[in-house]
Amino acid sequence: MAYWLFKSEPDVFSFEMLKVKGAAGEEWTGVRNYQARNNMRAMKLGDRGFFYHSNIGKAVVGIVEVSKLIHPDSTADNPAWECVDVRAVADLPRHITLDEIKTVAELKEMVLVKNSRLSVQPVSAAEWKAICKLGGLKGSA
DNA sequence: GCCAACGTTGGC
DNA sequence: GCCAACGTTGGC
Repeated sequence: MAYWLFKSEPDVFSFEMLKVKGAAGEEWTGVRNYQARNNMRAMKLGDRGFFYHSNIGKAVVGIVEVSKLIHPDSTADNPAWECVDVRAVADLPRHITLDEIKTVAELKEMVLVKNSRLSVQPVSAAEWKAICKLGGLKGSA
């Protein structure tokens, strides 16, 4: 299983809003960047991801799961733009802020730190485990 | 609100 | 195909 990180401004679309959608999940619309889209193309059903709040909070706040494979983004007029669906799986009992991530040796190479502008990013298994542990989740959610 | 980093666009 | 100009993102 692969791990990912989805970034969103919480005043536009927050983890709380995704939780309201329940098991059905929601389209991850609005990605207009090829690298981010290609990451979504590589996703498999059941892959896990972190939900990161940018700008406000600047923290990993929850765990999501890919609930639908890549398909056309219903909000795009250009068919080149595609997205997956995700659903909320769990809250992080303790939110892990960008500030904290920067202080942890094994997280300093995260794409989140190296290329903060990429909105859908890969996360390594080691990074996944480290953040789950710091966030107070048993195992890897 | 500023600015650095990055991606995209368009002229050549 | 290069590169300057521009727009956007996101941390600070």
